[in-house]
Amino acid sequence: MHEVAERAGVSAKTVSRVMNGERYVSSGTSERVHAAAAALGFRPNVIAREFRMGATSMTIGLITGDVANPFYSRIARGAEHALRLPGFSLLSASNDEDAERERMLVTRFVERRVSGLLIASADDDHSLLRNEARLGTPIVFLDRAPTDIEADTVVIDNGGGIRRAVEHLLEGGHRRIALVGDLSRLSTYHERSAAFGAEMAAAGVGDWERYVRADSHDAEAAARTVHELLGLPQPPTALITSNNRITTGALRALNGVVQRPALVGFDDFDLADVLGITVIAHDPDAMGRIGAEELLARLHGDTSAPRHHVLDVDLVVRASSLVPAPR
Amino acid sequence: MHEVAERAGVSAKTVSRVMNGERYVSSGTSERVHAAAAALGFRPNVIAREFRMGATSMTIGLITGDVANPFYSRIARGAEHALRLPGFSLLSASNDEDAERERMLVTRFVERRVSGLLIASADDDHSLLRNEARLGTPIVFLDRAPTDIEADTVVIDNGGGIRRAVEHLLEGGHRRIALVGDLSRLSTYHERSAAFGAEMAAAGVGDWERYVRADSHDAEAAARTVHELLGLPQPPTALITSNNRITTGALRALNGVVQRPALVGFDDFDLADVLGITVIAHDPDAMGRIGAEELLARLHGDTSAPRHHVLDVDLVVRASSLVPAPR
DNA sequence: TTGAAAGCGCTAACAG
DNA sequence: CTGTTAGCGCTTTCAA
Repeated sequence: MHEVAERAGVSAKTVSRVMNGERYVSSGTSERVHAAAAALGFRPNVIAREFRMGATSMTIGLITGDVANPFYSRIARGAEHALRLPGFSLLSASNDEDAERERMLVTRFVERRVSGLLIASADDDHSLLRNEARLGTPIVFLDRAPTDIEADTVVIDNGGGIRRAVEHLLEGGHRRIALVGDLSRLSTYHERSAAFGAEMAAAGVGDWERYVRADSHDAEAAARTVHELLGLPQPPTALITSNNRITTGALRALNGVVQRPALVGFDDFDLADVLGITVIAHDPDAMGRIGAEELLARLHGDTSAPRHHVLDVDLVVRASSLVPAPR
Repeated sequence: MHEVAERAGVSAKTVSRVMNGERYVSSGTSERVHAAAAALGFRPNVIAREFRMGATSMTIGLITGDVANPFYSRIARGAEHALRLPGFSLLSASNDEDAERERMLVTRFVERRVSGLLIASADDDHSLLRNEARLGTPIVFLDRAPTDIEADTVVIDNGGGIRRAVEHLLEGGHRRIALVGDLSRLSTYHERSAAFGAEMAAAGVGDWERYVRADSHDAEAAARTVHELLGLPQPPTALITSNNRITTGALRALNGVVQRPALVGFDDFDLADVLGITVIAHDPDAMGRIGAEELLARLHGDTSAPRHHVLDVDLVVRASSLVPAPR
């Protein structure tokens, strides 16, 4: 900047004014500065600027389970789009569903002075985040609502989705319905299995718990679980898979099976229409977008009580769930 | 930091030493500083540190077409994993295949002093990037090799993939083979259509060009293109779709069609096995990883000539391409 | 093993 | 409309 100032014959402050498009700069000066900057290949140093300006950088940290999981990558896209116009850049990282790693990432982002944090947390101890929130970093929890901290959240209507799916399968005459769940320590699992149990019990199915499985962390594990279920003396006649990877695993396990159980999957996915899979659909882009908007509101000084957004789900009925219950 | 120094009764420099784990600090001093830092909730200010240290930040910029496209999100994952241990954070953004937007993102990242840039460029004028490279920012081009700049590249063996697919289909007796291509201004399209034409001509198919289509930028457009091809008086008996979104669109278009053409898709995808789709498979994670490693090598001072990595492809034959050619 | 002083590039505050 | 001064939090250099 100093070199630019010298070449244009002005002060550093004037260069600063020109680069930031401030008013009260004569057009002649502005032109000379721009010419000098171009000639010298000058790039304003954002690090210096943010350092001088104070606490935060124009970045938002996004922490999810795995950037390559379509659920999370669509969240990232939604957030990116919402942050585009306001000029924020997105620092994104995967916690691999590991609490330790997540804390490392949170620390790293906070030390980097992100303006805010979007997080699909894999940790159930949020004392670190509580502290950062208290120190002023706005935090929005995505997908999983924490129980140990009052904060903004954006989650899916898990209960509603599962209820819709169970009702649909019950109407089809199914009673032996299995739930292939994700990690049992997550709030999403609790909400879903609770709704599942309530709905089944209300329908008079007492022994629903024997078809509930948890902790299929990836497609392979889910495939094994589905195999195990189908091998039962009284196998389930219907399956509810609780996320896109589990649905993928189930579809692999069911490939070639003659007596296929009915299937409803949580999360819509790219070729569900072609495969004819009934899904509990929702909008992950909206989760990222709303989370980002919430963050922006907080950055604009909104200090009202935490808001809890619940995204609607939609049961998209296709062939896979229209398999009639045997007998 | 000053407050920590005061509370611990030491100088700012000593706090700095402790926070960075430098040697020559007595254990007593170290403990007092740590205690003071913890009590005050002190977070080292990475912005100030990077500002003082000089030119760059511990971040790498990743620019792709769309974070939510599985091809790109797997690149992101590969890059993230490679950058994990060295301690870099990933700033990621989508250019939406728009050159203008891409330049804006490049400028933003450079001004933020990223240590390096990974880019799947949608621009064919790289004068901006050439300039940044000259000024010292290492840049690695992913997926698309630029023609107007000498730089490190990591691309897929596009020609080899297409050749393998065409050979396979020719062996199945197909002569009327269509290529449903992506954006015609991209190098990937040129490499693929060139290989396609060469292979077809070598097999004595003279009029191969009448089944070549380009610029299906999304699944919907691809579906329309496939419909158009199937409506031809002499429709193709086989299709090669040139990326995952195009394959998705083709599968939608083919859904319910009785006389289905053989199909080979570029890019493997999640349920290709269940759907029985033959694909030209490759490893997008490796692209991100190798690109990141290349960047790290440059940051470690490697100034040797640009390297051009070409990732192997693998033709995974499934049912979709085993449709015999009619007649 | 520790401290003092200086300065990275930028902008706020004030002066002209 | 433009310039001067000072200082953000940190680390480098030098001295103790």
